[in-house]
Amino acid sequence: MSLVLYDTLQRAKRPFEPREEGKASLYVCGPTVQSDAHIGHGRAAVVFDVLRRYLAASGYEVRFVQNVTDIDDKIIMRARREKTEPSIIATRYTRLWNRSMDALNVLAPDVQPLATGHLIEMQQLIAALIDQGKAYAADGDVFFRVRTFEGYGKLSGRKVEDMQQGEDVVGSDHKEDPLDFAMWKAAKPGEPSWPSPWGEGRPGWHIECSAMAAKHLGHGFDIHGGGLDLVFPHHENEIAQHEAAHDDTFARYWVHNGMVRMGEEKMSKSIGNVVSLEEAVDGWGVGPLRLWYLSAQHRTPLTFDSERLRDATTVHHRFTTFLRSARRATHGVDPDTASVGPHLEAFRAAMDDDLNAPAAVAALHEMVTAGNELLPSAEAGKPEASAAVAASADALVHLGDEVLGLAIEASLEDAAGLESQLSTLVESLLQQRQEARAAKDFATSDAIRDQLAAAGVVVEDRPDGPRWYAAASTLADA
RNA sequence: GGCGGGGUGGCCAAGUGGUAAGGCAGAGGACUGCAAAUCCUCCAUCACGGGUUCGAUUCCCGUCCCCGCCUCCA
Repeated sequence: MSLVLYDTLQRAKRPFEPREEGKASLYVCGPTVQSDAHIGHGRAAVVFDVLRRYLAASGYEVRFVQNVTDIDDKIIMRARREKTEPSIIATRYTRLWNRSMDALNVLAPDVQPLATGHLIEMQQLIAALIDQGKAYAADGDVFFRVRTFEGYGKLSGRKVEDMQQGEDVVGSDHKEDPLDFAMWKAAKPGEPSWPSPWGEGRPGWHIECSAMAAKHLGHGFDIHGGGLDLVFPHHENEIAQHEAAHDDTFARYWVHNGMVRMGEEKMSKSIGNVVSLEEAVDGWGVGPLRLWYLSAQHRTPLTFDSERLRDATTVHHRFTTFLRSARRATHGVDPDTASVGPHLEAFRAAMDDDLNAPAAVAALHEMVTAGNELLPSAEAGKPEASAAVAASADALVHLGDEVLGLAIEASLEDAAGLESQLSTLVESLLQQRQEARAAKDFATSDAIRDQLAAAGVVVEDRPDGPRWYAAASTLADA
């Protein structure tokens, strides 16, 4: 069994067969750095981060490229509003983006190309298209001649004949055909511009991805990703530009993630119904947030709902709690890997099936339930149970953290730092509490437990004595 | 209008031509001084109407409803 991906281009699930044995190349459309990221961006980031991690875990050598669109109308507009330079805006939000990705536990791309760093590549591609008669310059703009590209519409499933209304007002007077789109835009006064054979100007949006993907991953790279809302026109145009110029395949698989919705409508900057990513990470924590993202298959819409985020928090807590207990109970125990085989298999089968994350998480749940069942025996020192529990803990970290990026172990480690600081104090309070309990002075013992709880320390009475740990909420405040 | 994706228990969400994973919530039970954590049990006939079939939630047709794209958008 191996990975099958739903390919938007062919409208079907297809076995993943990379261009080059053992290697996987991915290009995912990155942000236009004009404002801070919202949780819709976060979803896309997590979806492709998980794809990337899963490919790596499956043995592929992964090369992951994600661009940054650092020149664009909206950046210019924003700069104007703030009376500053577009590049200042772009730099600010690029940093913010990277910080958010980091906080989201999204692995950094191997290459993060900037549009403004690839003017030459873009101009070469445009020039090639003009040479072939597939593009034309008009008054400093350059347009792609859509009707010259036979495959136009193949990704989004549209027919050129059905697309008459696609005219955008700006620049349409120079177009031969309303369907044509701009690859190069003539400079307007006060806008950033670069020299080109067609005059001072700046690149259109679609051209950067065609040029940068081909440059950093080569022709016919494996997977092109992005949000479903980019299928048309952005990705359609990327394909047109590359394939018209080179007459070969641009990307082998097209993977798109579904939108995050706010109530019954899409979350989007233009609608203004956004929840910022930074806020979400701060408020819910990475693990729960990613668990929420992964609670729906990546192509279906996902509705923002704080109740569902709370569910995800509960789930994350369950995983964390199990890992904590399992680790305590199985220090130095040799894991019995075979015992978790069926769970690993279920997880893999789910992920192989077009990254079925909800089913994969379900496999984790089943593994944790089985582990919890064995926990008492493991705590009693039974070798078989211990080995199985140790294996479950390892698998949870491998699948949950390394593949899904749930930061289960990390939350334990964060807690450990705080716990070591609090240790002396808590231990002494617990000793008092034990004395009170021994004397059946439960009022005192409960008061101590409540105090500790108020300070973020959770106490559990076990047959072998009390245990305590720092609660996740304490960490968020710390 | 065109193209695409959906409607599964209180909520979220997988899935399959042969009577429906997992989670959250809820109920009951075990454990506990009480909790916490954990475990066990219970909790759906899959929008509606036809059709195909021995048998459909799963295939086909129709109806209703929702969403996305068709303009910037992850």
